[in-house]
Amino acid sequence: MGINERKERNKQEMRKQILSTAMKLFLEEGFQNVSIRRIADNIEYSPATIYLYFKDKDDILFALHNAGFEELYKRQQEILAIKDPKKRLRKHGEVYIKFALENPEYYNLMFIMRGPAKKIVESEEWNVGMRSYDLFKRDVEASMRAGIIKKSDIDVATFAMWSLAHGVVSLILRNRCTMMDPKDLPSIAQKAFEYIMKNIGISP
Amino acid sequence: MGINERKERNKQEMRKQILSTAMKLFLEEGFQNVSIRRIADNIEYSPATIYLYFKDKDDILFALHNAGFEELYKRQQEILAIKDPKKRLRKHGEVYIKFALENPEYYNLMFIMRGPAKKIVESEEWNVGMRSYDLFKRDVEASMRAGIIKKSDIDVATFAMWSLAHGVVSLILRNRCTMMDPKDLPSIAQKAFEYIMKNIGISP
Amino acid sequence: MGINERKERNKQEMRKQILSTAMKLFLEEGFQNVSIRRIADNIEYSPATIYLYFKDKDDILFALHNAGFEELYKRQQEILAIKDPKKRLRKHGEVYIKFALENPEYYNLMFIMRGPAKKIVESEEWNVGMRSYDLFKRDVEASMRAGIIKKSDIDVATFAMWSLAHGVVSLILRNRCTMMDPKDLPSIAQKAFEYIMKNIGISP
Amino acid sequence: MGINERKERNKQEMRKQILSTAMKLFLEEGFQNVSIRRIADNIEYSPATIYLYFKDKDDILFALHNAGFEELYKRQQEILAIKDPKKRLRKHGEVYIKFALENPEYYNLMFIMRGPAKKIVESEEWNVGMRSYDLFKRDVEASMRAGIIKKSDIDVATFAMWSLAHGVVSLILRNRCTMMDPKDLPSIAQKAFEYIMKNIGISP
DNA sequence: AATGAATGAGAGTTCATTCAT
DNA sequence: AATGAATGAACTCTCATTCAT
Repeated sequence: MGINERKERNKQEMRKQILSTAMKLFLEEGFQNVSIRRIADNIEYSPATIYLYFKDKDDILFALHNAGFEELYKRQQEILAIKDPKKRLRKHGEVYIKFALENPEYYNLMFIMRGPAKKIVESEEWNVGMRSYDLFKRDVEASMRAGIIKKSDIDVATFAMWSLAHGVVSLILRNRCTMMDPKDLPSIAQKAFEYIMKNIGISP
Repeated sequence: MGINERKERNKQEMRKQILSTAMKLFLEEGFQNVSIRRIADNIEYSPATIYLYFKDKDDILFALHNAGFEELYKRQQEILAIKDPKKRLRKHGEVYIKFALENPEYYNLMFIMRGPAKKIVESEEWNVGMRSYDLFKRDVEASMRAGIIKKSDIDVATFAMWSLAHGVVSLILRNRCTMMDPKDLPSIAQKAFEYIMKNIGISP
Repeated sequence: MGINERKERNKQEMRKQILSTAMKLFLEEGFQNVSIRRIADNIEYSPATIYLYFKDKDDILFALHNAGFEELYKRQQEILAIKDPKKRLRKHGEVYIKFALENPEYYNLMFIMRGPAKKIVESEEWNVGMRSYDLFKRDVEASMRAGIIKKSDIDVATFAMWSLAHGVVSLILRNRCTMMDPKDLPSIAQKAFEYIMKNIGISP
Repeated sequence: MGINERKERNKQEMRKQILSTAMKLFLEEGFQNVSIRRIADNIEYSPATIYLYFKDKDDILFALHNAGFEELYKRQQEILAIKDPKKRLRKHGEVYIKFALENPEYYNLMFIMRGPAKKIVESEEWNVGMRSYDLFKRDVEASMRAGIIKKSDIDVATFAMWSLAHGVVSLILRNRCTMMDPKDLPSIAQKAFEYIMKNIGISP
């Protein structure tokens, strides 16, 4: 038993090492330029070894995708401590935007990249994303019930606010904001979100 | 003269054929899987022939990119006929969202894809995108001056509304709305945009 | 007749233009990097046009090869004015080396490059090279008869001196003299030739 | 240990096989017509396999280049046994010429071909060529000090004799001696070298 | 006389993946 | 558990050349 446990632990550690290396390379060299070989070189194992821990390249992406959602969910936990519904909603946006700008490649995998969709829908693990979505949706609902934001279709309202946050960060991450000074972008992102929130009555 | 014209017309048709084939393949197989060879096979010419009409692969992307912005700008023209500032702003959103959902691969090239950045930023032709942005920004400014939306930094406000629309469509295009029924998506997209607009005072 | 003459003259001029452009490109970009297309672009004609004046690429090389030998032969003419057999021999070397260093691409074609051999041996036009060789050989023979250099097989002696000159320039042209300062090379070339000539009794 | 040794040996053998195949093809088809693919076809491996043993095409050329210099240096060793300076100098020529005529493609790579320059000059390994040059130069110097050949600039004298030998063999290798009977060429080469050596006082 | 259009052949290189050891 | 060796399939791009017009 002890032996098997140690083996399992080693296995998990190797998986983590592969994943973090892959992530590092994604960040450094852009997603398209990272090959299995490069990951292998980086951890000083052979490419074949990678396949002992992951079925194929997609499997790696999928795992990273999940790790990204874990991290986002973890960050969302601090929202739970906030009581005021207004503040809660605004904190959702702040956490989301911060997460995206600080983890651009996770964000890419989770919300921008084409590929994972298929694999994810097939598996039951999209749940991992749903947790975060539901958390937010429940707070939208609460705000509505409390009369803070106008009554309306909850899904529509939730989706609208998510879209706002996603739009802000994905335009930035994909360099479509050349009309603004790059160094101002994080601050502009938050301001743009705030601007809408304030205008729909979620004032600070 | 007639001969030259015909030749020129043929040349333009061939370019169009290449571009539309490229587009079709983008749609069917995703951007990364479209190679010069595949385009050539599809139009039943040799790969070398492609190079008679386009300098290289980037050149094809660049042409598609521009064609996309032409189309968007054309669609924006009908907004000019509207006098009421509120309606104008809402029409901006409607046109943008409709364009995106009806031309997902153009939209991908224009606002989601990584990379075109280099070629585009180098050339002065990013203007082609700026025309559309400026058109929108001017209307935001007008609404603000008219007291329809609260005074605030114009760039922030413009960016915020653009982000909203972009967020809505890009989440849909990238299949991140599995919590909703696919066939409702176009309507939900418009509703989500409307929801925010209404709440910030741009009522229908 | 006048018309045909003019046509013929035009044809010859076009050939010359093609050849000189080819040569210019050889010098600028190195032999291997010059394509028919590049030559055509440079004279602002289409690639197909080149083929109206030259059978194929080898034909161009062959013509340049001959032009090179014309130029060398022309330069050799000034040797004929010299009476003193010693001076004559030394002048041969001087003319040859100067020609090579001033026309590296001609020299390449004439004496270093692999290709032309076949085409040249087949045609009777290697004579064009033989004229120059014979001119030199006759002077070697004369020197031998005059007792200036030791009696010996004339072909061997001629070949030996030709080899010396060829060796000097071809090592320089092909950058194998990195142990010397590049700017000294022309002077070293002449000195090396002189050194041998002096030592075999052809003193200045 | 035994296993690793065997693997290492296999690896070296594969490298050798690739190199000798490349060399064979150079000889048969000329340098420009040898592609990675052709080499691969010839050894009945896939093109990709070549890249397991050599970084790129230049790397193959570079290895052959070095192998050539190794072989030349090895052959020069037998000169060291000779005491008489005159004989030594003449032996230098004999060894050099024999090496060239017996290994025309090595010689091509080492002393005629364009291009290797970049890779070679960059690396410190051009030394491999300098060893041979210095060996010869020291013997020229010795002869001069011994009064066997006239005092003069050592570099010039060394370069002159090297040029002579290089000229002799490169004219032959590049087929510029059509005025002579091909089967006499090796003997003529040695005679031409001898002819000069004798005349400058290095009599047999 | 000139060419636009086209192409087959081929270049060097990289990739994800497999499998015997 | 780890890997060295191997590969098929693909990639973008360039070339000399042909031929109907």
